[in-house]
Amino acid sequence: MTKAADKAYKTIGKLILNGHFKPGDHLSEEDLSEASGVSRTPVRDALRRLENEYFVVIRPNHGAQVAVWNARDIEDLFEMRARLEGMAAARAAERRDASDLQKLATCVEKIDVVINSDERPDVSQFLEYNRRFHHAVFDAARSPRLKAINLNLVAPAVVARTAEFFTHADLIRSNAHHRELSDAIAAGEAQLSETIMRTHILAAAHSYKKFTK
Amino acid sequence: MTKAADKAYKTIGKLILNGHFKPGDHLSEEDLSEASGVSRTPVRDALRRLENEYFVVIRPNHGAQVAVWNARDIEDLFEMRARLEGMAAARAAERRDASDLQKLATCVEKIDVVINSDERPDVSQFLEYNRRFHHAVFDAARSPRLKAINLNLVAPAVVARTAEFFTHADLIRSNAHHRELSDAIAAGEAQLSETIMRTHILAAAHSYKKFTK
DNA sequence: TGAGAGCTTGTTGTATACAATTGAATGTTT
DNA sequence: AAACATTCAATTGTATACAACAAGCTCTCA
Repeated sequence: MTKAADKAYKTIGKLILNGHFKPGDHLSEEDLSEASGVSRTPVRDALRRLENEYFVVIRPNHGAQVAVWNARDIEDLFEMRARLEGMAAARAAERRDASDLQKLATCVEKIDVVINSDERPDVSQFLEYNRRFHHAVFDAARSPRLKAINLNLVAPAVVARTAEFFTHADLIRSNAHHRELSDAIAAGEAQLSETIMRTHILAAAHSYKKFTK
Repeated sequence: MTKAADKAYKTIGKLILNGHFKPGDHLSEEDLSEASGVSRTPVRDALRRLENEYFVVIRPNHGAQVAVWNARDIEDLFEMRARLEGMAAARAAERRDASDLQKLATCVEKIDVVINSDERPDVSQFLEYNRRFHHAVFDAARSPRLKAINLNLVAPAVVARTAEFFTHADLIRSNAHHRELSDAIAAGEAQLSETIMRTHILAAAHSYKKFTK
């Protein structure tokens, strides 16, 4: 996806994330075109991509609207992630090489620095290295399909914001999971790696639920 | 997706399935436009959709090419299906209503008729009722996200053709799984339902591997 | 008054023309 | 001859104009 379509994609994503468009809102192609400064063609491209990431829902001849998430949808989403990322962790333990292990270890270290640097750590930095860690697991799993499908699950707003609700203790626990997982993958322990990843995802789900209800 | 885009989608899908385009082949938008009798705009729409279903791969500024599947990709695909459809079966056991159970039972009966009608049963009919059965499980699971993601996994050619390699014994066993699963879902047994579904998918994977190597 | 046909308006879907990009072929320079 | 720059053709990406469609409104007629 190139310039214009990418621009539209980012603009629309921001407008949804910052609350300008709320769940259920109708998204007019012309409005989005004006807002992002490109024509309707790349806007339509961006909307299709957002549909795949479950940000929006498209009905033929009725356009797009911001996806509505209920508690059950979110719970299912975390469970799907737990299963697929668990599988990725198991595969990673079987297929990883030295360079993969290096990347995992680096992310763990970086997150440690971010967490310990301050009482209120920089969440955006945590999110960035957290993202890299999970990407590294998928890369080590050597399964393009698995990776592609999971990136779509991780993208949605609700999940992307999870870490903002993390307490300091949650952040520390989260990186403890990362370290455990990194070690298990290095040791080639597929089953263990899968279980740790499952714990990691479901713990995040727990934090999320605690905060939103 | 409406008229023209749908036409392009079906045309391209057929050209890939019947072998006119082989894995790795480049798909020119103009050629596809001519072949399907619509303009490039809906062709591009169709290609994006096919990308989500892992039929084709799109590189920015380089267009689309037919996806290449190696043995590992296919194995991973079956494992992903086993996990997600297993989850769907568990959810279905918890959330189904009488109408869901009715649909499941009907599919099982219909497949029985197809299998027992002849020594060489009509595979297309088997596939159709098999498809309906699996859809019914997803409907009973009440999770739009889970359903959407799995339909994309089931769509790819490699999987769609699995049943063509089934022996008569495989077909009988397959529907025995369906009946077991239908009963387990009716009984509200989530764990059991999940395990049966997992067995069902991995048995299909086994038949596929046996035939292709 | 109420139901329904037909217009009106706004939106999405499609076609086509044009711009931008890529990769290879060609030519130039050392 | 090899390496690099440049041009050129082919293809994709974007803009825009037009067609098709859906929903709401008005007007007509029972």
